Amino acid sequence: MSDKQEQWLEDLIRLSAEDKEKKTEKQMKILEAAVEIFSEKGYAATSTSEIAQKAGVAEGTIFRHYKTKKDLLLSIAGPIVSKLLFPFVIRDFVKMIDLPYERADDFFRAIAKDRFKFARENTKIIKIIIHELPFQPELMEQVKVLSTEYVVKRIKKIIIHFQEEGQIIEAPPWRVMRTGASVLMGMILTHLFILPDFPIDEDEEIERTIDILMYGIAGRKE
Amino acid sequence: MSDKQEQWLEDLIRLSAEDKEKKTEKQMKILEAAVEIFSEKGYAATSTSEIAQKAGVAEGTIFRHYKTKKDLLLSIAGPIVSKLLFPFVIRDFVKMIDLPYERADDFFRAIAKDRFKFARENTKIIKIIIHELPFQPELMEQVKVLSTEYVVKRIKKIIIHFQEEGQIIEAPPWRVMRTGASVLMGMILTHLFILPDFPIDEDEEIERTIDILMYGIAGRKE
Amino acid sequence: MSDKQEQWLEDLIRLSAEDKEKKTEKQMKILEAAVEIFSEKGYAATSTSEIAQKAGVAEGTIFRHYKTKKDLLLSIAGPIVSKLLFPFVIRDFVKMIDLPYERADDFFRAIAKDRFKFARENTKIIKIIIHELPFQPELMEQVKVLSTEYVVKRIKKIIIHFQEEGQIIEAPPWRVMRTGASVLMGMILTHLFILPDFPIDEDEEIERTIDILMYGIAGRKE
Amino acid sequence: MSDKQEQWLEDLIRLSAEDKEKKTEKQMKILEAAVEIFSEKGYAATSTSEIAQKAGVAEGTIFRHYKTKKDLLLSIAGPIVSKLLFPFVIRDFVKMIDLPYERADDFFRAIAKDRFKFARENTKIIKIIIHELPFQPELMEQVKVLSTEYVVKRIKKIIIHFQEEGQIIEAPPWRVMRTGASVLMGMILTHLFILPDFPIDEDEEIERTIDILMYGIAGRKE
DNA sequence: GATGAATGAGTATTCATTCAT
DNA sequence: AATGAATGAATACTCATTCAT
Repeated sequence: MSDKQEQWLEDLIRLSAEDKEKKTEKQMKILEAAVEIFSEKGYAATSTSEIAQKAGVAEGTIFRHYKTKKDLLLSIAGPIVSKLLFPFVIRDFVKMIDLPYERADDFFRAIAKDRFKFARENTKIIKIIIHELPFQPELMEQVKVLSTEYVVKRIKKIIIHFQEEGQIIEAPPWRVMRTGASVLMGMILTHLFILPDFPIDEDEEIERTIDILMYGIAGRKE
Repeated sequence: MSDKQEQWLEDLIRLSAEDKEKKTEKQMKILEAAVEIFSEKGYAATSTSEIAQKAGVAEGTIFRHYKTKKDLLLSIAGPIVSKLLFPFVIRDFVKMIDLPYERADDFFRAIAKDRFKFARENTKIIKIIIHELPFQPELMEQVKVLSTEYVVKRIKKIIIHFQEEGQIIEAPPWRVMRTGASVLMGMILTHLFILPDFPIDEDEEIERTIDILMYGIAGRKE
Repeated sequence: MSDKQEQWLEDLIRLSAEDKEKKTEKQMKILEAAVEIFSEKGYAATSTSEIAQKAGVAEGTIFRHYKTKKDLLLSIAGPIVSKLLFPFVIRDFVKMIDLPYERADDFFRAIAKDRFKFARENTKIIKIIIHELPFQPELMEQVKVLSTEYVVKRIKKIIIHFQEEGQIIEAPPWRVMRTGASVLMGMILTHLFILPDFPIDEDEEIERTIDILMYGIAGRKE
Repeated sequence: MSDKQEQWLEDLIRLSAEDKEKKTEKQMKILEAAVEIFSEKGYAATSTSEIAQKAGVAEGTIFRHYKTKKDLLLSIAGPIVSKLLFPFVIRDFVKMIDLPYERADDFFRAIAKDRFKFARENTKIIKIIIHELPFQPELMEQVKVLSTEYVVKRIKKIIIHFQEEGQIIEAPPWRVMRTGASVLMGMILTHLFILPDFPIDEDEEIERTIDILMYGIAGRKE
């Protein structure tokens, strides 16, 4: 790991720690109200006065804590974007990289479980991020940098590792990665956002989905 | 096919035909400008005066053709939503249902090609739809009705058909469908929206992706 | 009667004759629609497009016949203002002046009957006039000129005539006139506009009201 | 007086007291400007930007204090409508009811003086009310309720009282009331709105008009 | 004469943001 | 830190009027 990347990681860990501290009660109420309304109506269609009302504070109070409305959005979406892109909780991440799973399906299973849990705990903010990403260059940049410099590179290494071991087919790693991401995200988004009332056994669902990811819908020819 | 469904289909065909006629030059310019700006900044963040300016018409002219700003949005998104949910062009759809492909991968390949083409020709409007869907109940309803009453039912039948033939594993059809949709949509969205500059051979890409969908990233054990 | 006043009279007679002729079917429909909506919502709150819609004509058609919206108002209110201020129908007016009634109460009774009838036949337009008068200088001017130059002068003469005969008390004629007008207008406006559903025998009501006008609410001391 | 009516009265007294307090300087300026322009051009023909300009505030400031333009109108007209319908200032009203005047003309004289004074002090707002009444259902309702439930009932009692004493003729009380109201309002409106420049001695004018009301234009037959 | 598409100035109202208290 | 009155630019939408067909 280079020094620069190391710094990146340190910053993120610190940021995510700060995240929970140093917030007055009013500030918390503002954030909660904003998350609620942003996710319901979209950022642009939400007015600051509406947030103030729901948070039970004066209109001016919002701007004491966040210079602009966009500032408020970024201070909600920013930290989650960072956390979203780390498979496994940050502090445990290094371990995962250094001690890769022996079998490829274990790796994908671990990611699936962790990210499903994370998404379930942050549905509203994730909805906000999905919808605002293309219109907020700062967020977009953050996602691009984190993804390419960090996530993609590492996962690519892991995929290549499993390809060398013969556990994964010889295809361009990015196609394997894209397909894996599609299948897992498709599962998570479907059950959290599109059909939240469709009843599933989450562990069972992950198991079966990983199965299909590994061996396809045509199944193993034995 | 019941009479009621027949009517549905007829209406859609007529609607999609009208779509291109009966539009004055100014109206076309308004639509083009609206698509452009909506897709760039989002619906709520776009002002009607901006659309008027880009279209080269007076602001009042917009409201002569579309009663409200939302009306303008729906008259852009509505028709595309309808077309989006039909695998294959409407007029050919019946044929496809009545003469199913002999092999499952042919079926998925055909859908992938057709929808990739359609998405490539309507990138901007599709972007608009993705972002406005959760905030526009009318659109949402349209999608729900078309999906469940029409698309899902038919594809489920086809999947069951292939399962009976032993071409697809014995899993709940919805999971097969969800995974298929995830893989194909993941491919299309990635190459059109997320990495539009990443160079690929589209046909080759479809071929390889269908392969993974059928046999998984672990590959066929022969 | 001076030449100038004579001309005035002639003009008015001609105007009121034209009133009913030379109007196409569409023009009539426009006028009817305008009267209807002006009286319901007020002139300023009525839009020309609303009138066009109710009249069943194109928006442009209104402006072919009436240069501006105000023109339309004046061509409705103007003629009625003229007729409103003539006790008795114009053509019979001269007779009434030349052959005054023998008794004062006959004079007031005749006016009351005639104006009640006129008001009953033109309620909507009268409502329009009442409400627009202070905001339309042209109308106001018309009323002022007609009233002072024509109506007031003549009625004053008649009142003085009855005072000389001892039928009316020795008070300034304008106070007699004002009180007479108040009592009669109060009766007419009350039963046509304020309490239109209050049932009365119109002739009986006029009779009793003239009685009070002549002898007061304390009544005749015999 | 029933408890319910008592409450009514209390509310009105409180309302009319609040009326003058709790208003910032800007709010007062807005109200003054609105009264001025509404009375000059009519409610519908007045723009909020015009009011803001005349009041020397930003347009947004109007809407901080009054949710809509109609709100502004009602908060001007509402309180005056209430006060308008009370003969004599509210606090003295009870006295008047409990200690009726010995002579009928004293009663009408007292009302005439009090209402003339009130009208002279509120000419502009009264003009606004007269013109907006038929187009503002809320105001209309207020007038109807106050008039019928309160004013009319009480005055009717007083008239019947004087009829029993033989001071007023045996006619339906409503006709006596209507005529009295017509004569007094005719006097007030004429001298305040129609001929404001016509010079009169107000007390003398009231005296002579009450005379005519009591004994008619034919005068007392002694 | 009649139409209705087009206009652009104007409308009431909302908004993010500031600032004196 | 917190308030909320004040702002003025911006917003979606309306309107009376024009003009080519």
